[in-house]
Parts: sequence; C-alpha cells; structure tokens
Amino acid sequence: MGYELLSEPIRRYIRDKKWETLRPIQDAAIKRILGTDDNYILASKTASGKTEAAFLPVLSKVDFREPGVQVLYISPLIALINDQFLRCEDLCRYIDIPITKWHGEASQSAKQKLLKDPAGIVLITPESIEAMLQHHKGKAITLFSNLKFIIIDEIHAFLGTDRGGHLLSLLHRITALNTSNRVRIIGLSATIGDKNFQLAKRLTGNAEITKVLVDKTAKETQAIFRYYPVETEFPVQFIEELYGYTGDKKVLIFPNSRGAAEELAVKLAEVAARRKGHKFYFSHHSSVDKEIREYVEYFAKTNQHQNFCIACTSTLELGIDIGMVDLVVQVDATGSVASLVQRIGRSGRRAGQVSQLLMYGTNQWELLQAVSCWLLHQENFIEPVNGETKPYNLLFHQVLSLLKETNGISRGNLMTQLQANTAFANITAEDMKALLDHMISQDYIEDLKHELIMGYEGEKIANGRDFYTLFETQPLMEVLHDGNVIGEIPDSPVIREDSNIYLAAKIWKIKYVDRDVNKIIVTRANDGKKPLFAGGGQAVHPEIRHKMLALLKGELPADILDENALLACKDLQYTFIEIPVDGKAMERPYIVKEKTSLLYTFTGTKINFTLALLLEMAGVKVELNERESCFTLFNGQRQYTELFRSLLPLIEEVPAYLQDNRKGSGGKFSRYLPIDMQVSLLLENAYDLPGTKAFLEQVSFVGK
DNA sequence: GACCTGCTGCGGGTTG
Repeated sequence: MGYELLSEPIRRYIRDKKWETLRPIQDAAIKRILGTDDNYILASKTASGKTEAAFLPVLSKVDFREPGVQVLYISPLIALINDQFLRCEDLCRYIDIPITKWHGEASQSAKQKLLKDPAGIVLITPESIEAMLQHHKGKAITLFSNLKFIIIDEIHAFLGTDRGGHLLSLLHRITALNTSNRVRIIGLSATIGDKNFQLAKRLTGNAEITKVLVDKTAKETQAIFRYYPVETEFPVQFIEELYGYTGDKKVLIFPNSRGAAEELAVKLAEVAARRKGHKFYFSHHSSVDKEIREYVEYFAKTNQHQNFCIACTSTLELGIDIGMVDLVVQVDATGSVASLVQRIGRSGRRAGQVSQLLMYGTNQWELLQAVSCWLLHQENFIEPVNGETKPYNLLFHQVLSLLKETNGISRGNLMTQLQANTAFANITAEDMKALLDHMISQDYIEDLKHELIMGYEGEKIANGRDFYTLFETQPLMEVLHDGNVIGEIPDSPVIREDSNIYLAAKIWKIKYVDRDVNKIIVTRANDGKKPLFAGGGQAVHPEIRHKMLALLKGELPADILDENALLACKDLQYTFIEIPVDGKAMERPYIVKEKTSLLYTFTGTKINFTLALLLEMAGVKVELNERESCFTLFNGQRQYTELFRSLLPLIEEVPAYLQDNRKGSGGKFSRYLPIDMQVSLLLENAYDLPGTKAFLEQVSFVGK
C-alpha cells in the first residue's frame, strides 16, 4: 500500500482527515514517485484527488530543512493558485513548512518574507517566473537554485499553445539554476487524451524519463439533449422552460458567449423573481470584475444548502473548486470534446455522485455537433493537438527576455542557451541565426561585437507592461457604477451614452463614455441590450465533423434525445436522405439549388479555411458557412470532385501566396519577424496543409 | 455567432 510509504506527518494528516482509503491515482502516484526518480504525468478525471496524488508523496520525500524553495507549483490561473493555497496550507501545517503565493496579485510582504528566508513551497504562474527572470535573476537564484520538484497543474491547458512553449522555455531556464541536482517534474491533468501523452511528456523537458499514470475510470454522466430553436434573443418560453429545470438546483449554465451568459442570467433572475424563487443568479466571465467573480466563486463554494445559478463561459471550466453543482447546462455545442469533458466534470464531484448534463441545441446544426461531441466523449476521444510547431513568436520573445535578464550576452553564449532549450528543438540553428540577424538589422538587438544588448526598438517592446505574456489581448474599457468597478468590456458600437447594456447579471444605462481613459460610467436600469463582444471562433476538429456525417447517415442515439431533439435531428437527416454517402470512404454530399450548389465537406475548421484559400487562389467564388461545414458555389458546373482534385497542385504555392496576402494573425510578435517566419506561423495557426492534402486526395462528392 | 489566460518598478503621497 502506498500509505505505508508516506512519512509519518503525512500519514497523520490522512488519519485526521478520516480518509478510509487512498484513491487509485493517489496510491499509484505515491508508489512511483517515492520508488523511482522519474518524472510523471498524472491523468485522472476531475475530483479524483490529483493534487494530493502529487503533493502527498512529494512532501514525504523532500527534506525541507535544506536551504531554498524545495517545491514549485505552477498553475495557468491565479484563481487556481489561491484555491490550492488554501488546500495546501492545511497540509503544510502538518509538516511545518512555509507556503507562499507568488503572482501579480499576491502580497508583496509575503514575497519579501520569502526572499529573506527562502524555503518550503511556492505557488506561481509562468508569467511571474518570466517577470522574475527579466528583472531579478538574483531573486530566482536565491529562491530556486535548490529545487527538488516542480508540479504543473492543468497541464492540458498548456499543450499545443504558445503559452505551453513559453512554460517549457521557463522550465529550462529555472532548472538550469540547479547545478547540483536534477529537478523532477510532475504534471497533472483531467483531459489530456491518449494522443497527447507524448506531447505532455515533452512539456516536462525530458520525455525519455517521464512516465504517464492514467486512471481511466470514466465519470458516470446522465445526459439529456433538448432542442429549442432560438433566432437572436432567448424567447420568454425558453427561459421559462429552462427555469423549470434549474430553479430548484445548484446550476452552472454554459452558453458559448459572454453576451448570452449575461442575457440568461438577467432573464432567469426575472422569471425567478416572478415565481418567488431564489435570488442567487450570477454571471461569470472575463468581463465581469475580478472581485465580483471571486465573490460568486466563494458563494458557490461555501453554500451547502442554498441553490444558485451561474451563467458562465470557460472561466469556470478549469480546476477551480466551486463546490457542489447538481446540474450542468450546456447551450449549443462546445467547440471541442475536451471542453465538454471539463464542463461535465463541474457537477457530481462527490464520490458516488453522477454528473448531470442538460444539453440545449438552439439550432439543428448545433444540436448535431453537440450530440457528436457527446458520442466522441463516450468513445474516450480527446482532440490531439499539434506538437510539431516552430515557435518563432516565442523565440523572438525569449531572445529579448534573455537580453533583459543578462544585460548583455555574447552571441555564442546566447546561441548555446537557445539550442539547449527544448522549447526550440524544432527550430534549426540556421533559423536562429537568421532571426538574430533580422533582429539586429531592425534594431531590436544592438550588436556591440563582443556582446549583444537590447536595441532601441527592442526596448520599446520589452518595456511594455504586457511583455510577460505570449498571448495577445484587446484593449478594454472599465465599467464603473458609484465608483465601483463592475467589469471590463471591449469597445463596440453599443458603447455610447444613453444606451443600455447587461453586465454582471444586471442591466445598466450608460451615462458617460470617456475613450481617452477608457472608462464607462453607468447607472442601474430595467431594460437593455447584451454587450457586444468581438472575437475569433474555436477551430472544430475534423473528427467531430466526421461524427456529424455518420449521425446524419446512421442511427441516432434516441436514448439521450428528447422528442423535439430527435425530430430536429431527423429533419436534418431528411436533407441528405436521397444522397448515398459513405463518410468512411471520404464521400461528401452536395445539393444543387436553383442558382447555387451546396458542398458539405464535413471536415475541420482549419481544413475548411485552407480549402477556402485554395479556391480563392484558383479564382473560384465561394462562400463558406463554417458551422455547417458548407461551401456555396455560384457557377453551374457539377464536376465537384474534379474541381477539388485540381486544387492539389496549388497547395505547394500557398506559402508564396500568403507572403503577398497575409490575413489574420500569426501570434503576438509575428509582425516583428522575417516574412517567411510570419508565413510559417500563419500556416500553423490558421491553416492545415497536410490535412487538406489528404482530404483533397481522397474526397469525392456525391449528389443528386 | 463566437473563450480564456497574466503583469514590474519606482517615486511620492497618506496613515498609524
């Protein structure tokens, strides 16, 4: 038993907590972490005790009498750090070691105290590590040069993203400070997916000695799918129906936008007031002020008996423990299966409890996509993410960061550091040299011959307040009521004096807009419009679209669909009923209308975007409806398979075409890079050339 | 019709 291997103070903790047994992932992790020197990825469903699975053996093993911080916990969210701090604080009392939060909103005095006497456990964000290295390498050496373990929470949130590459680079820089020992790394996640294990291993910086421990026990979930067509605003009847399902429960509702979350929170609260129901209706998303969000989280976590309803976006998708939730409502399809899994995991967190999911489709295609995500989840599918990327954005950023950290470094030394960093394993030395030459020519770097220092243009970028992150953000306007911040929303045409908006589950009238200081002054109102938000969509994986086609041409899961939902799906099936399509043989349906033809590709967003680009290059006028994965063609010709096959040779010309026709963003620092690197980033972020090639080689269109 | 994430240093003021 793993229990026997733990140190006595940790065993006492378990006894005092009155835990009868250890969870499977905890028992396995204790044996392996204490019995070997390997790195581990712990993959197990939400609320299965992963945090303890890592901390119990680590705290048993580490000798905290040694100088310096011994354990570093890295989280993608400040909210998660604050949450885990409370849990770990309790545990740390048993072994009498200090634990310190280190992020942008953490106490300065606590940080100063730690610097005077570095020890114990530190909870930190990647960006705070970045800031520390840039400004005070000395602090990083004082704190982290005798580390034994790094624990990375919610590791899936980093996979396949620029931020994940950033974390990998920072891990390299931090562990390099440890000259006397190797730092062991443990990653935690509920939704990695089998196909991403290799990538997760690489995120530890040393895939060869990293093992994956998986508990595949699935979470039991009861799901019911309903259909309610909605045009622009949620009708009263829909709200009444939704109230009927949610009014007497603890509920999270996930519509797919901030605006819809506000609309649902306001309208459900109105119905609740009429029916004398509870008053605890909230909205929770990135535009709601942080203090209000924290209050909502606290309310949900601490109320054992009071029902509540939170309409939210993906802000409540990751690991923050918001306590008991009876029901998760998802309005329209999630963009990914991974996201669906995380959201389902928010309910039924107690042992033996079943998760409850109520799924609403407000449109036939959304319903079909939602059902497909659910069925793929039943098959244990999670979207694989692309790990074979060339992170030029990150390279540009880290070069400037290293110049800032060192205040000047020889070109040879800089190259050595970059080449040793596994974050840049896919970038050749020639590419690195080319980027450095480019950066010197554009004055991002100044070449003093014996060493490189920050250039004039580099200073302008690196001195900005948002140089610590790899992700881009849009400017926001602060919404104020009686001097209190309600939230921050992006500027839009709705933001003008005397118009009304929804925010933080309340309706406001805009009294005054000051675009010089980005402030909006509001008063309470009784009627209003949703705030408008701009933003890009999530890319849907091809596998989801394949499943949608299979559903249209196959049997519908009648056991989870209510009457209307079944009818809505059947209605969509009738659209394609006369077309004999074999989805597995890459046959795709087309429908001829009077002046146009509809070609349904049933493939992922990136392939659709690439197809649209190729058709544009070929001079074929089309319109793409991404939700339906459907191209509208305007000419009369019917040789669709031949038309698409003829696009194949154009794939090779895409990079050259993009050089002159760059659309969209290749990432935060893309515009400072040489053009060929910008194109490379664009191809990775927005398009899928290999996937499109395979699609074009196999596809054949079948119609009537 | 569309998500989310994070953040230093320094100088000058007030408060206990």
